[in-house]
Amino acid sequence: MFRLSRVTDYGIVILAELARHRPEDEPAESISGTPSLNARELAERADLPLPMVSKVLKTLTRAGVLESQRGTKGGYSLARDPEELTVSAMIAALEGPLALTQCSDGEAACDLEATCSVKSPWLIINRVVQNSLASITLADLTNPGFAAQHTPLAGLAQLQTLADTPA
Amino acid sequence: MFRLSRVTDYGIVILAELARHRPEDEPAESISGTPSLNARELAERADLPLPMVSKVLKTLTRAGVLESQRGTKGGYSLARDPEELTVSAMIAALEGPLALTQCSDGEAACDLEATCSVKSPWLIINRVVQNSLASITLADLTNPGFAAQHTPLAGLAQLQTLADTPA
DNA sequence: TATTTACGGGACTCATTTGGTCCTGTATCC
DNA sequence: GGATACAGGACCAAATGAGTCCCGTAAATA
Repeated sequence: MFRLSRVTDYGIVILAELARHRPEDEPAESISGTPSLNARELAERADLPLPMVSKVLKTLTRAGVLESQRGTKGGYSLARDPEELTVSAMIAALEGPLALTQCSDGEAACDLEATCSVKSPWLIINRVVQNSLASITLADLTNPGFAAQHTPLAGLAQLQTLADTPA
Repeated sequence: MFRLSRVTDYGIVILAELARHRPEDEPAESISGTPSLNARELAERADLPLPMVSKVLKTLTRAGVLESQRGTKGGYSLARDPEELTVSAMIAALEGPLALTQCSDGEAACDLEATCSVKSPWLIINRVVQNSLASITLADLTNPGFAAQHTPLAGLAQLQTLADTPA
């Protein structure tokens, strides 16, 4: 169906690792002071090559998803609570602001725009997908019970919600 | 965000063209006898290069989305009513049975499976997206009124939420 | 039946993207 | 000041994508 780049795939795994490392009962105010893991530790935990992990971590930090600390005791930590980080945001941070099709990314660069009759539908599709992914958070991904809540038909109910949502 | 291949993009345009060409009041029983368009005509209407259109048409035919007729009066026609063809099915026909990530396509080919802790969440995400796209049909894409129910700009705003938020 | 039209199924090329590594610089801690 | 670890690129090989072209076969028509 769709394909996410491998970098994104790694990114999710790494973020899940960071979320798991974060103690459940940690006070919310200590976000900036949360215990961090460095690139090497994360690479080991995720069993991924260090250079690649490092690259992904840099990307996530630049996007504001992670906070970094340099120096001897440096490392990375989540910039906010896992409950507040959506899958949509994670993917956007890792893949950049690409859209489903070229013509739906805001830039009117498509030279077929005049004759293209399916432009706005693509925008709709894009939004539907976007909203689906925005409804799942990092906390959900690391919650073993989450899968049980989702039946194959869950997406439809979600779509109904979307249709009712004013923009 | 995600990216669909260009072939898929073209495919949707072409399918929309075929749906539009189909008379609204055509009796349902005449599916096999619906007026068909050949590759050249479709290329002209969509303003796309003929070889590319031809390639896409072949793919769609092989997938069972289109029916083809050879010979002098040959061409392509929809294999079923636009109301019955979902966006999900169109994309699947054009892109093949790929999934969001390698590990979610059913094949247990991922050698990290043992240590990968986010496998099942990816399956959920995949399913949610899938269901979203399964709820939109080709008929919706060619229905001008459908777009009015959805606002074009919502997706982009959402996409930038994270990036704009200071960490 | 010969000819023309149009689909079927490929192979093939070229440009772009991706996955992955590596190197140099800078901040931090001890 | 030395060790550690992030920041930001450059760089390269492999894979993928977009697009074209060719030859074979089926159908209609004169």
